[in-house]
Amino acid sequence: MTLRLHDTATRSVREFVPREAGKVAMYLCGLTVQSEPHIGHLRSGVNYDVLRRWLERAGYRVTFVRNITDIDDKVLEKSEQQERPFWAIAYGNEVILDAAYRALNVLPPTYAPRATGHMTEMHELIQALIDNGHAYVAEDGSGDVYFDVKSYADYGALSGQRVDEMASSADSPERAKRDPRDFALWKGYKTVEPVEAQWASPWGPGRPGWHIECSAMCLRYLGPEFDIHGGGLDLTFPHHENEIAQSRSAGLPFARYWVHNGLLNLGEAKMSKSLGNVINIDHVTALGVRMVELRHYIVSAHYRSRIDYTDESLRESAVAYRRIEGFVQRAVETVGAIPAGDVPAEFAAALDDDLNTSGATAVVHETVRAGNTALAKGEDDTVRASLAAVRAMLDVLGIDPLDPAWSTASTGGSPGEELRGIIDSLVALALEQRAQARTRKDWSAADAVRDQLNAAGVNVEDTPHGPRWTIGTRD
RNA sequence: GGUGGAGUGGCCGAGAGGCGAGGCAACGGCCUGCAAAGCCGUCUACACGGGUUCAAAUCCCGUCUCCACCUCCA
Repeated sequence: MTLRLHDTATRSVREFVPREAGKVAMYLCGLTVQSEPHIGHLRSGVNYDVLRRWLERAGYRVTFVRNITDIDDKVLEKSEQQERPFWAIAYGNEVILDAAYRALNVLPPTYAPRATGHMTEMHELIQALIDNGHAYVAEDGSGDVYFDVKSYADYGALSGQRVDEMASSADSPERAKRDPRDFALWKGYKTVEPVEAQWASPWGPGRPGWHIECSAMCLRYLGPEFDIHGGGLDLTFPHHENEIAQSRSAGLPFARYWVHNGLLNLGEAKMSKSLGNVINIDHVTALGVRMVELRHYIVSAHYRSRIDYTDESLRESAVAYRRIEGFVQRAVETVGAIPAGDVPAEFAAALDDDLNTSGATAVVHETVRAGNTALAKGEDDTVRASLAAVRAMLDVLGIDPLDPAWSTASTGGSPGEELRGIIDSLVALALEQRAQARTRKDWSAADAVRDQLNAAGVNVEDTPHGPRWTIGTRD
C-alpha cells in the first residue's frame, strides 16, 4: 500500500505520487518570528515532522524546507515597542523556536531559509509578474507593487472563495490598489518605519509583501514544481491562495499537494498570538508534563482534526505515554535495547491512510499489551519482537523513549549519567535493607524503606526478577 | 452574507454501510506479604428528527449547536 494524502486543492484524499521517483520535495510555512511559539505552532512542526519521517522510512530522499518569516508588520511593530532592531527581535524568537523544535524532537529541516535573505529572488519574481501583466507598480508614487488578482482566473480555487463574493477588506484599502483584493508584492518604504527595514529594489526602497517570500524560496530550493506544500489551516486563505496566484502567473507549476494541519484551540477559540490565549512550553513544563509527552499528545490526534486543548487532556495523554514507556523500559531490562525493526502492517496501513497517527497509536498499544504479556510469561523472543516493533513505530512518531534526543538536559527528565550512578548505589543500599527485612517477614520495616524512597521520588516495584525502581512522581 | 469543517461512551480520541479502534477514569478478578506494574473482564457510544437499505455512527433530506477562513494568523 502506498501513502494517500489529503489535498486541500481537490478536497480529497489521493494517492501520493512524487514528481520524481524516490524523491520528495516539501515546503512548510514556518513561523513569523514576532514572538515565541505556542503549542499550536509546535503542533504544526510535529505533524510535518511525522510526515517527513514516514516518507523517509518509505525510502524517499526528502528535501524539506521550512521557512522563517523575519520581516513583516508585526515584527516591525515589536521592534518599535521594544526599541530594538527588527532583526534582533526576529532572530531572538527564531532561537527560541529552534530550541522548542529540538526539545520536541522535530528533526531539523534540510534548510530553513529566511525571507530577508532572498531579496534578489523576490525581485526577479516580482519583475516577471510585472513584465507579463500580472502585477503593477502603484501610480501614487508609494513604491508599492501589487498583484492583480483579476488577472489570474483561478484565484480562489484553493480556498473555495469566489472573488466577487469575498467580503471587502476591513482595513482601509490602499488608494493605490486597482482592486481592494489585490495584495502587495512589494511595500514601498514609509518614513515612519524603522530605517533598517528597507531594501533597494527596481521600484525604490521598501520591503517584501508577506506572500512573495514563500514563492521565491520554493523556487530557489525546490524548483518550479515540487511535491508537498504544508501549513496551518488558517494559511489556506489568503497566504497559500496568493502563493499559487503568484507562482502560477509567473509560469511555475508550483506545489502538487496542499496539506493543511488542523488548529489547536484553547477554550472556544483557536490559540493565537493576536487573541492572547496562548499555551507555551513553559506552561506545559509547569504542569509536570515532559516534552516527549507533549509530542505524544499532539501525535495521538489526527493532524487534520482540531485539538481542543485542556490541561487535563494533556495530563491524561501523558499517562498513556508512560504505559508505553514503561513497557520499553521493562523490556530493555529483560532483553536489552533491541534496535527498531519493521513496523507492523496495520501501523503502516494507518499512516498510509492520510497519516492516521491516532489509528497508528492504537497499534502501538496493542503491541505493548502483547509485549507485556510476553514479559509476564518470560517469553523473551516475543518480548524482543514486540520491543523492536514498538521502537520502530515510536521512531516514526518521534517518541521513542530510548531516542537520545530525549536525554539531553534541556528536555528535562532523567538526571545526568553521573548523578544516576550515585543514586543507583544509594537506592541499591536501601533496597538491600528492604530485602533483608522482607526475608525475615518484617513487613513494616520493608514498607518503611519503600515509603521513604517514594517520598524522595523513587518508586519501587517488585518483579519476578527482583525489585526495580524508577524516578517518578511522589505519591 | 460566502467558503470549508466538526458534534462518537464518564473523559480523550480513531473509524465512515455489516465483523465492539485505542487510551484514560471507574468497577470486578488474577498476580503480590501488602503495594505498584502487568494481564483478564465489565461499562456495547456515535447531536436531533425523518428517509434509503436485509443492515446506518457511516448514505440521503431537514434541524440544532460549535469551529475555522473571507487580506495579522501554524
